[in-house]
Amino acid sequence: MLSNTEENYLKALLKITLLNENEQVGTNELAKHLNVKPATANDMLKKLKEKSFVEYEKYGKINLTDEGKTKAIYIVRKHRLWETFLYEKLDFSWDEVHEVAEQLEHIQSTKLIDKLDKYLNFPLFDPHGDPIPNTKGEFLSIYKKKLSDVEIGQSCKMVAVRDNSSSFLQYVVKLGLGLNNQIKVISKQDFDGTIEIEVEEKKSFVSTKFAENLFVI
Amino acid sequence: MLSNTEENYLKALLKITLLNENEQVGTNELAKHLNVKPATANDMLKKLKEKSFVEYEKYGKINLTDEGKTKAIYIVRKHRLWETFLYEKLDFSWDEVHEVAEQLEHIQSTKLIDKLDKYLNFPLFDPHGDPIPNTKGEFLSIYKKKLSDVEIGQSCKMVAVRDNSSSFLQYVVKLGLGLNNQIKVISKQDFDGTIEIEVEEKKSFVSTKFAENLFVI
DNA sequence: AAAATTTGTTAGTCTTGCCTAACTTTTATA
DNA sequence: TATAAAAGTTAGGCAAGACTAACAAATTTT
Ligand SMILES: [Mn+2]
Ligand SMILES: [Mn+2]
Ligand SMILES: [Mn+2]
Ligand SMILES: [Mn+2]
Repeated sequence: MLSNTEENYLKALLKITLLNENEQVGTNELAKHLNVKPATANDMLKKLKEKSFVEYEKYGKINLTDEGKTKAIYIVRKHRLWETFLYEKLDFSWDEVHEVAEQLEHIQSTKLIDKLDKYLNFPLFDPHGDPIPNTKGEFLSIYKKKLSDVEIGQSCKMVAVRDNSSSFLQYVVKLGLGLNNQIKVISKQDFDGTIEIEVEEKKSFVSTKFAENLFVI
Repeated sequence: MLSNTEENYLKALLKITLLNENEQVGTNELAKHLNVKPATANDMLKKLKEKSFVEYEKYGKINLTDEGKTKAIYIVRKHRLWETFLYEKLDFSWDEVHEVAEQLEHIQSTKLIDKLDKYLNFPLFDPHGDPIPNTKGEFLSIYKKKLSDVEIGQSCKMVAVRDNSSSFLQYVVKLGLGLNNQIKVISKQDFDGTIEIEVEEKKSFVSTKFAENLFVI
């Protein structure tokens, strides 16, 4: 049985791996994600290696083992199912669900998660557009194209958010944006890269940082 | 902010107090309830005293302070709301809910509990017939009359169970018993106190220990 | 009232998960 | 390629929550 802390390390490793694409995960980056010091992350890596959830040698590469990855995906499954529950059934807004799900994801009961999944009608995506792994750990592929990648004059559809923080999500709402919205890129400023977009007749300017956190197709 | 462990100690103190009626709570009894050694319970009592959740002096009486009691009741509220959710919405059986609720009761989010309460339509009792405290910490009084107190020839209604263990609850079901059932006491054996009862035309024999764990009115 | 038993307390130790400070290895830069 | 910077590691320490062993106080039994 894994502790909450161990689960959080595995989840962070998976997240960084998927986000970094090809890049290697480092002790410092892992520590930053978990709000701990590198020394602490290093201790835990040894422990997780000992339990064979990660592979790594001193000063070497860090990788989840198959077992570690399976555990991590299961935690993501629980997290996203709980987010969906909070959003769909309890009427939470999409910027409130993440924090509570961070706690709920550690509840240990396979039966609970299976029943929750069924109760929610086997959802494929959470309120942020992220795919929910099924019982086997399979999930639809993650989007890679960002709003910042869209050419001037082109239109796209918003399918997910990369940043899950309240501050970002509330800003998204304020701009009149939401999942499945059609977004047209009107122009980009040479000066600082600011992007002008149009959503449902309404035009706005957004920063490149903002545009890098919206996934589109 | 209280840790899960601290919350469990407060909850145990409340439970023992309510169960013992007038009796005083002791270190040993508290320890037994929490499956720890008396030395461990003693350490925690000092800590909870320091934080003014309990009153006590060395070798003296243990009592929850008002603050401690409020915290404890809130945990009970969360526990019973979750049990009700699992039973009503997720289709758990009444002998499965307790274990999972032991975990869920520690989730920290007032908003979550209020919304859950509303979602369940402000239930007054959990699946075991125990009263659910409201936001103010008020709850209907606990039943005191047990099946073992019922006279021969008298009838009563089962309103709650005292023991929440799977083994007990499954046995209750096996005997064809459930909340709100009418139970008639037919006879009691002089030899070992075994009680003969009748429920919906069906007669059965139950031990005194069993009868002490069924609350009736 | 003395002895025996039960109940409660203390001291010292362990593990987990975190920290700081100092050090080593790797990588980037001049 | 030598040096500086960044990344990673180790040693030692701390708090929480548990344990055992030894001891002290309170209660019960004789
Ligand atoms: Mn989330
Ligand atoms: Mn999400
Ligand atoms: Mn329960
Ligand atoms: Mn209950």
